[in-house]
Amino acid sequence: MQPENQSGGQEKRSFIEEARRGQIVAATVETIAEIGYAKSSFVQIARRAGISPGLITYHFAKREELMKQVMLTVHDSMEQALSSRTEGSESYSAALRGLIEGFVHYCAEHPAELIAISQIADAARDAEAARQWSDAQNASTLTELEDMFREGQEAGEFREFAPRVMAVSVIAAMEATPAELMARPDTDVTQYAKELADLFELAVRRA
Amino acid sequence: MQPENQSGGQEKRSFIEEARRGQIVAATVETIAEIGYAKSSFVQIARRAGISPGLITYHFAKREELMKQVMLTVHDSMEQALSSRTEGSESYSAALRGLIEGFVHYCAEHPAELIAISQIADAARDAEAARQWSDAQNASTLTELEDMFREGQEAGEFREFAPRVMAVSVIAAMEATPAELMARPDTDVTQYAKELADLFELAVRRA
Amino acid sequence: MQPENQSGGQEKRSFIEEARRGQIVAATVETIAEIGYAKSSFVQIARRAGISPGLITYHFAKREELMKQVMLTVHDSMEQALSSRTEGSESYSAALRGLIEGFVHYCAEHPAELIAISQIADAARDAEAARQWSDAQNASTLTELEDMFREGQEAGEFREFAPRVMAVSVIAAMEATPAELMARPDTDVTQYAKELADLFELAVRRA
Amino acid sequence: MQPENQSGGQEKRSFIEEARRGQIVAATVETIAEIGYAKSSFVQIARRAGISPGLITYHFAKREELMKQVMLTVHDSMEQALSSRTEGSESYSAALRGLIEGFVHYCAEHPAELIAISQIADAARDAEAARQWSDAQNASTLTELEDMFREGQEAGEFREFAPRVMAVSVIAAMEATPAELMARPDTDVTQYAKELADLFELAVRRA
DNA sequence: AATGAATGAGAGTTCATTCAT
DNA sequence: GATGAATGAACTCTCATTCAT
Repeated sequence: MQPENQSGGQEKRSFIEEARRGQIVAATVETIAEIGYAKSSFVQIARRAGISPGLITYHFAKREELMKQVMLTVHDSMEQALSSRTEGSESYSAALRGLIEGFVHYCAEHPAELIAISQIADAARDAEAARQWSDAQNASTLTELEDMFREGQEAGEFREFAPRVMAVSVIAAMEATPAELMARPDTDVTQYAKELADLFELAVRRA
Repeated sequence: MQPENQSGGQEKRSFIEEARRGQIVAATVETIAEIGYAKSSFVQIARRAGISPGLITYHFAKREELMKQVMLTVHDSMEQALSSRTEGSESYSAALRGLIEGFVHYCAEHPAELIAISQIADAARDAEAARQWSDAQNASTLTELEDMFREGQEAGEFREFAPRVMAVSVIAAMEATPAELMARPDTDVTQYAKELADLFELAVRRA
Repeated sequence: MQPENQSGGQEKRSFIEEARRGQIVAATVETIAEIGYAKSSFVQIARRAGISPGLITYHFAKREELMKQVMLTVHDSMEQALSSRTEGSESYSAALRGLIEGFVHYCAEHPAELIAISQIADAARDAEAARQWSDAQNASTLTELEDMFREGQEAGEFREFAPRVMAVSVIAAMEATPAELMARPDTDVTQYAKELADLFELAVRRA
Repeated sequence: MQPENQSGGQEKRSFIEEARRGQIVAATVETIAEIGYAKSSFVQIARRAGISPGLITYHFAKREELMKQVMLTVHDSMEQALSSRTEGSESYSAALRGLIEGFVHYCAEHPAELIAISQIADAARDAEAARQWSDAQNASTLTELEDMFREGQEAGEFREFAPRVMAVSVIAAMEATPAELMARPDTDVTQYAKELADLFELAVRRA
């Protein structure tokens, strides 16, 4: 009897089970960051977690389930880190800057996580279930940002522009950060964050 | 006597062989765009090309060879399309706009190609040989753009900013276009292109 | 967590795994002896072992690994059988006779093993890794025999002859035995052994 | 319409066809000697012959046919070379010495041929048709040698020994020569030939 | 709750052989 | 006679998943 999510909702999980799932997710992040998604077989992940491959399937009915959980976990962690930066901003501009700078710093602090979700997202373009979730996640982030831009325009703080295009571009630019930091490890992160925030501040502000 | 696989470089290929190679490359683009890189096995690609899987290996010694050829072909086609837009620009601003708008229009006209090379590039993170080529390609594009920004600054046309950060962001924003156009097929492409160009024009111009 | 495939050497193997490996090695010997090396695909070997082909790769990371293990196993078994015949010989002549007769009797008792390693050794002429091992094995046997001849000469027991030529010929004549016994199953093995030993005794003895 | 051997006998072959067959056989010998039997695909052989792979099948209905022809050709050439050495011998001893020394010198002069037929013979242990032929060839050589020994015994020139064992051993020792000469290219061939002949002279002569 | 041996489907690749030209 | 593009069967190897323990 597998303790898996069944259609209709999620039943409670025991403490030990939650712990195992967390351990497996962590090992997955580590493994993908180290050897890449394509080589990250269950055998490899299990080795890093110090467990047997069968146990992964025991806790995650399908490979997709595991990958989805990785993305969920990282996204949660990131959102938590970002909320402190964006909450209580005095202006839309300040919120945007908080978001961008927060994201960049999060990238610098959690490179493995970012690499992992980026590779999973790339690979998930085929796995239907994972893709749907990933797309939905993306869509909601996009929409939130779009709304923020619209509000900023209505508040007269931002110039007139297509909020959607801006949102897509901001997210794209942010998501390019991990790869850039990896390619150039000597990058001054704070400076990078400031430059990126400056860029979009100039792009949105009312002239 | 396999047509691929010879040391020393590329000797002449017969007309019929060139045609087959082209057909296979086209089928590969089509297949990846439709079902994703991970599912695009030789069987799938061959089916779409109406040939036997063995024929792909006959014309491309290794899978990597095929994928590299796909990237090369698409890059060539894109560069050709873009050069007409950027050449002869009166200002750095105009060149940037030309590049961005050209790219967006190319995306709209060749969505499958863009999706394919993006997925191949993502997947190539493991395959050493392919990765090196992909990285080099990317690096050269980045550097060119960076240089353009630096020149624009020296010419007094652009404000002071980190050329590298700007280059990374411009490319990221452009590369986000195909997915966006696919997700929202009703998008007004010309408008999208103009908005994106506006965005970066404001971001780089001397206030 | 595949049992093969770990860097650093050979860690402990479970009992069940050792058993399976032994079973697979035995099936390989049987298969090669029966249908020949070239036709001995994993499918054939697995059928004889009553397992699935995938299980072979599970226990032996590469085909070469399996073949190397077969050679190692047979060589060990043979050396054990021969050592009892050659140890404690009173003279070099007696040692030579012990070696030759021991080998011939071993051939008669383990025809399949001999055929198998001979075919593997022949086929390994291409596979670099296997070849090196096989060559080294061969070279050491040759050298040992050569040394024995030299010592026998220095002791005044053997006539003057080129030890190397003699060693090569003895080994060649011995290795021809399995095929001969297979071709003529009615051969009187003891007689064959004695004749072969006589042959080389006359060839080496001081007139 | 393939000009192939059909059951019932061999019809005449045109001059050009014979030439092609000879060229293909030569290229096969060359290829096997250079890259080994296992890697000697038709593509490789055809490349060396400067023809297309299809042409090989055109002249030799099956791969086996080609290999059989290679063995036949080399055996013929060898027999011709040896007959001059053995014919007209004054004694059985002299004939034996002539055979052995002739063989060794032939090995030194035609290394590629010897390597090729040795590898083909090894590999042919499975291919039924080739095996049968190879075995038959071997058997006839063996029997001839055996008969020679028996006659020598009847003539009172040789001691009493099992002619079959001696024949097997002589052939085995001779066939070990090419590998030894390849492994040690500096070997003095004439000396090697003399040593080998001495060895068997002592083994057969009446004490 | 956990193991790890075992399976089976599918991957890329090789190659003798066929056949339209 | 000759080509070389094309096929199809066979190969080794990978791996998520299953299941007896």
